[in-house]
Amino acid sequence: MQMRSAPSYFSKQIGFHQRYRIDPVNSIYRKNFCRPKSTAEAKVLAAKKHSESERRRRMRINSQYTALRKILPNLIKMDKASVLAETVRQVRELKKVVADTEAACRGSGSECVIPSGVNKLSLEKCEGKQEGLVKATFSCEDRPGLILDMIRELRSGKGRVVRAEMVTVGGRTKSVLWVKGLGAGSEGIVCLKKALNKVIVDRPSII
Amino acid sequence: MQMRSAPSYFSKQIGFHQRYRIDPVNSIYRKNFCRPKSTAEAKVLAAKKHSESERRRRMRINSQYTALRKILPNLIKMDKASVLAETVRQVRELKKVVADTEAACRGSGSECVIPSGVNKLSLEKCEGKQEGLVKATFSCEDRPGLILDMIRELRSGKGRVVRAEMVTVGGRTKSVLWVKGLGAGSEGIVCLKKALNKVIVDRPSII
DNA sequence: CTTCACACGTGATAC
DNA sequence: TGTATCACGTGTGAA
Repeated sequence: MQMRSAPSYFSKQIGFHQRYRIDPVNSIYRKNFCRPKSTAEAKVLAAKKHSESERRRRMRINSQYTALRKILPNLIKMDKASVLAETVRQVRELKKVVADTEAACRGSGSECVIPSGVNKLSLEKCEGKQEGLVKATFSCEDRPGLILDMIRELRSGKGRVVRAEMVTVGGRTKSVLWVKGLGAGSEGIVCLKKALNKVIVDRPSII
Repeated sequence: MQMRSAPSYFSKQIGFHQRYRIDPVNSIYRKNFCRPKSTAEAKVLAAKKHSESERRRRMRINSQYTALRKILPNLIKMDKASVLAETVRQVRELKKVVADTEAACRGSGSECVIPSGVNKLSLEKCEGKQEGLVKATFSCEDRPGLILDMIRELRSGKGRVVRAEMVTVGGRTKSVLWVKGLGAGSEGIVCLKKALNKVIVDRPSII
C-alpha cells in the first residue's frame, strides 16, 4: 500500500513478543537488587525524557528550515514541502550556472580563469625565445597552507617562479606558474611535476 | 466569529471525554436532518481521512529529502537534520562561488606586467555590479617569506582573495590581488592597506 | 464545514 | 544497555 523503506512488518511482531516475554533470570535480579520504583513511575519518566528528546530533534530540524527560508530568494510558499522543493530546484540551478561558467571560461583563451571542479595538473614547455620556460597549471581544493606547501615544494627543486596567477573560487583554486631555470632535459620537469602532485591532495569536489 | 468546535483541552483525558460526551442539541439535530450514522462512526471516518492526508504530506516532504540526498555530494550523515544542515552550507557556498566567479572573470584581463623599481601600494575599488571587490596592487623587493608574510597579513583581515597575479623579475615583485568581502565602509580597505604596507616595508631584504 | 500545515507524544527500531 | 532517528495518528488553529 505505501512505499516505505520497509523495515519489514513481521519484525514488528517479533519486537512485540520480545518486549513482553518473560526472562526469569532478569526478573529475579530486578526483584532482588533493583529498587522496583513502581513500573508506572519509571515509564512516565522515560516517556518524558523521550518526548523532550524528540522535541529537541524537531527544533534542530526546524532551525534549518528557518535558515533555508532566509537564504533562498524568491520563496513564494513558506511551508516545509515547498521550501524543500524550492531548495532542490535552486541547488540544481546554481550548480548549472557554475558548470556553464566554467565551460564558457575554459574556451576563452585567458590563462587563469575558473578553477576546475576536479583536481588537475599539467606542465607545458613554452615555445619561442623563452628557452627553459615551463608553464605549470593545476586545480585543486583550497586549504590553509596550500601556498606554503607549494612554496616548500618549489624550493626543493631548482627552478624559480617568474610569474604566477591564482584564482580561488568557492574553496577551489587554480594556479598557473611560469617556471624558469629547470635545465635543458626533462629531469627538471619531472621533478616539478612530482613536487606539485604532492601539493594537490585528493579531496572530492563539491560540484 | 466562526464557530469553534470545542474549547481547548486541558489534557488528553478531556479530549477522550469530549469525544464521547453527549450534546443533546447536536444529537437531536443530527437525528432529524442527517443520516444518523452514529457520531462515533463519522468521527472515525474523519480521523482516517485526516491521517491519510497527513501521510500524503509526510510523503511529499520526504520525497524532497531523498532528492536532496541524491544531489548533494559529500553527504556523510543521511538523517534529516544533517541533510538540511549540509544543504544550507552548500547553498551558501554555491552562492559565494557564483559571486566570486563573476568577480574573478571581471579581473581576467592581464593586469600584471613588470614590477616597478620602487616600492608602491595602491588600492582601488572595482566599479560595476561587483560590490565590494577591491584591487590591490603593489611592487616591492622580492624575498624568501614574502608570500608567507602576505598570507599572514591577509588572514588577519576579513577579506578573501579571489584572484591573484604575481610577477617576479630580477629580484623585484609585483602583485595584484582581487579581494572580496571587505565590507561596505572604508574600514576594511584601510585595514588591508595597513596590512599590505607591513609586508612591503617591514622586512629588510635578506640579500 | 472543509482543507491545510504544523507540533506533539508515542511505539518501533537501529546502533 | 541507553540513545539516536523515524513514521504515525491526533489535536489544533488558520484560511
